[in-house]
Amino acid sequence: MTQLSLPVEDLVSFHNLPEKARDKKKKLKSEPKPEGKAKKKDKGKAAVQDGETQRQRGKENNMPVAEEREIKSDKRKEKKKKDSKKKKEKNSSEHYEIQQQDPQTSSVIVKLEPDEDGDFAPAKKQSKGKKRARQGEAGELSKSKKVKLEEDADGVETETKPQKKKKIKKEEGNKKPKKEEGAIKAKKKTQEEKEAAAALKLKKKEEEEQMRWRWWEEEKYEDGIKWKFLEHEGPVFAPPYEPLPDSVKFYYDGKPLPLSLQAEEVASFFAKMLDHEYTTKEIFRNNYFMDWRKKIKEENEKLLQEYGYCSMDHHRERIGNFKIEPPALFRGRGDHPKQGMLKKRILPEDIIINCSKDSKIPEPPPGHKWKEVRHDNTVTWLASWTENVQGSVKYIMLNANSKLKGEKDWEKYEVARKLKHHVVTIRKTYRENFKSKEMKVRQRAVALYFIDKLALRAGNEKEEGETADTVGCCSLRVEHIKLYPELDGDKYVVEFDFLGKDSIRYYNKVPVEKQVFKNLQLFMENKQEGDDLFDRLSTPLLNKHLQSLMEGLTAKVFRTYNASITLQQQLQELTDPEESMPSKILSYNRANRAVAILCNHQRAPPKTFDQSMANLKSKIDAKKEQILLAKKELKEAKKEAKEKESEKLNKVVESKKRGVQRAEEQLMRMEVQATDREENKQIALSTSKLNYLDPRISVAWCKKWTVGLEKIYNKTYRDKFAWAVDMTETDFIF
DNA sequence: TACTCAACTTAGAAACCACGTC
DNA sequence: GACGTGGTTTCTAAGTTGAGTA
Repeated sequence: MTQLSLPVEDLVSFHNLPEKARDKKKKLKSEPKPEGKAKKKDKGKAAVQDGETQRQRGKENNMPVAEEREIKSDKRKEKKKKDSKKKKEKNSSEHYEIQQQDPQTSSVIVKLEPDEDGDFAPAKKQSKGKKRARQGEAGELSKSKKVKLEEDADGVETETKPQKKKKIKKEEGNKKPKKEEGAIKAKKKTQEEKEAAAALKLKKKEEEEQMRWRWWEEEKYEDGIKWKFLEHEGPVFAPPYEPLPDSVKFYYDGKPLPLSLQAEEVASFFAKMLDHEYTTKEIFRNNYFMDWRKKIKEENEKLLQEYGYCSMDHHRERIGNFKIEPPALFRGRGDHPKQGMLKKRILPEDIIINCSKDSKIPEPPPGHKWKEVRHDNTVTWLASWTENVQGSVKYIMLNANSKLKGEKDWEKYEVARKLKHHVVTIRKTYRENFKSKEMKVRQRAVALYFIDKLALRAGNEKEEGETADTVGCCSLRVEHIKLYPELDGDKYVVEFDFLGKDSIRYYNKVPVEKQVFKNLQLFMENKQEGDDLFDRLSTPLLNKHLQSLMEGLTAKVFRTYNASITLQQQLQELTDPEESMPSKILSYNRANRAVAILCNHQRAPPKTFDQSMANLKSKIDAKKEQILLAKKELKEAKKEAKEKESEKLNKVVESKKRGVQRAEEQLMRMEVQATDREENKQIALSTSKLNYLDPRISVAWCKKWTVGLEKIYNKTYRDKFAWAVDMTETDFIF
C-alpha cells in the first residue's frame, strides 16, 4: 500500500518522455538486470520490457504465446463458450495488472484471467494475447453472419471450409422427416398466435395515433416560448459502483496494490476498454493516466490520514516519515565506497514497534508479525529497523511541528543563547591555552578557535572504507591545510581545502592569529600529508572539555550560536527603515545568506539557472524600454496639456504618470529579484533557516518592520516554529 | 580511555505542485 | 490551456552526541 505513488509516477514520467528518450529508455531497459538488484522504479521498467519483448515475439511469430496456448486448449475454450453466463460475470473474477508498455501501441492495464485451476496466472501476452482471443470470439459471431450474408451478398463474403461443412450439416438436418400430426398442430398454433399478435399490434398503433400530439394543427407559441407546462421524474443516475470481491486484487509490478473504491472503479474503466482502439492512442492513454493520478493523490491522502498521525498524550501528532524506505540502490554521497549496493526490502519481521502498553498495538500486515513490540517512553521513535548497507538503525519519528521536536528545538536555541554569556570567557581561555605546555591542550584550543571562528563541525573519526572520506575540525589532516605567512596582503593565512559533510567542499583562506599560525606549524612538524592535524584530540575529548566550561555546551552549539548571532547583527546592519518592502526582504535574505556562507551551506546550481536568469534579464531590458517610451509619452502629454489647457488632457497626464511609476516599481522588483537570485546561485538558505537560526530573531524582525511572516517563512517553517511565532515580541534579543 | 551503538539532528537532492505568464 | 518556473515537501544520507561497556 505504500508503493503506490512511485511506480505510477514513473509510468507517467515515462509517458511524458519524448519519443527518442522513450526509445532510449526502452533500450536501456532491455539490458538484462540481475533480479532483485533493480530499484523499485527500475523494476517497473523491467516489467514493461517484459511486456514489450513478449509483444515483439508475438509480432514476429504472428502468434503470441497466449494465443498458442488457447489453440492448444480447445476443451477449455468450449467450456468457456458454454459458460457464457459466467463470462458475463467476468468483471468479478478478473485481476488487473498495470504494466508499462509502448504508449503508442498497447494497453496499460492488463487483464489476468484464472487458469484451469482457478488460479490467477499473469497472462504473459496479456493485452495482445487476450485481445486476439476475444477477436476469435467475435470472429465466431461474424462467421454466422457471414453465412447469412453469403446467401444474399453475391458471394462477396466467402466461407471457410469448416463453415461450409457446418452449413451442409445443418441443411441435411432440416431435411429429416418429422411426425406429421405434431407438425400440423404446431402449424395451427403458430397461425393463431400470429393473428393475435397482429391484432395487438394494430390496437397499439391506434392508441398511439390517438395519443399523438397533433401539434401541427395547433397555433404556434410566441417566439422564445418552448412550452407552457412541463412535468417529469428527473433523470436516472448510473448505478453506484459495485466493488470487486475481496479475493480479486489489483496488481502493479506483480504485487497486489490496494485501491480505494474510486481508484478501483477508474482502473476498471480502462480495463473494460482494453480491446478498443482508443486504448492504443497516446492522447487517450495520457489523459486517462492524468485523471487516474488524481485518484492516486486521493489514495495518498487516505494513507496519510490513516498512517500519518499518532496519538501522543492524547494529542494528534503528525508523523514525519511514516513510510518504510522502499528497496533501492544505496545512493551514498560523494565517493561513498558502498554506493550502488542493494538496500533490501524491509518486512514487518524487521520492524520494532514502540508504543505505550495501554495503546492499541498496530496490526502487522496479514501473514506477518513484528520483530518486536516495545514500550519505551524514554525515546521518541515509533518504529525502527536496521538497514543492511551500513548496519545503522533507522527510525520513524514525529514531524518537525510536533511537541517533541519543538521542545528540543527551543532548548537548543536556549543553550545557544546561554553561550552568549560565556563566550567571552571561553574565548579568553582558549587564547590562553594557545601557549599551554601540554600539546593536547594547545590542539584543543586551536580546534576550538576554528570551531568558533569558522563554524566548523566537530569532525568525528570515521571507519575507513565504510564511508566517504570526509572530515570535520577534529579529523582534519595535514593535507587539508596550507600555511602562508603572507598572502594577498594578509599575514598568517591558512588555506582550508577539504570535503565536509555530504562531501561538500570547504574552501577558505583565513588570516588567523599569530599564535594559532605558529601552533599549526608545530602540529604539522614531522607529519605526513595523511596524518591527523590534531593527533591528540578527539570530539569526545573536546566535548568533555566544553561541558566543563558550560553545562550543555558541545561543539555544535557554537555553530548555532554563531549562526543566530550573525543573523541578528546582519539584520541590524542591513535593514533600512526607509527602504521598500522588497528591499527589506532582500536585506533579510542577505543576512540569511551571510549565515549560509558561514556554515558553508551549498547547493548545486539549479539546472535551469542560466536560462531563467537570461529570461529575467531580457524582461528587465523590456521593462526599461517600456519605461523610456512611457516617459516620452508623458512628456508629450504634458506639453499638449499645457498648450491646450484642457482638463481632459490633464487627466491623461496623471494616468501616464501613474503608468510610469508602476513600471518603475515593477523594474525595481525585477532587479531585486535578479540580484537575489544571482547571489543565491550556489548558496542554500533553507538549511540554516531550518536548523541554525533562532526563529525568534526572524519573528521579531518581521513584527518590528511589519513584514509579513509568510514573506520569509513558508507554511512548513511557520508550523515548525509555531512556538516562536506565538511567544515572540518585537523586543526579542537573541 | 577506547570503543560501540542508539538516538537524534542536520543536510542536499529529487519529486512534487502551485502559480504566473503568454 | 499550455508551459515554464520556482517554492515546498519528501526522502534519506550523513552527521553529532551521550550512554554503556570492557
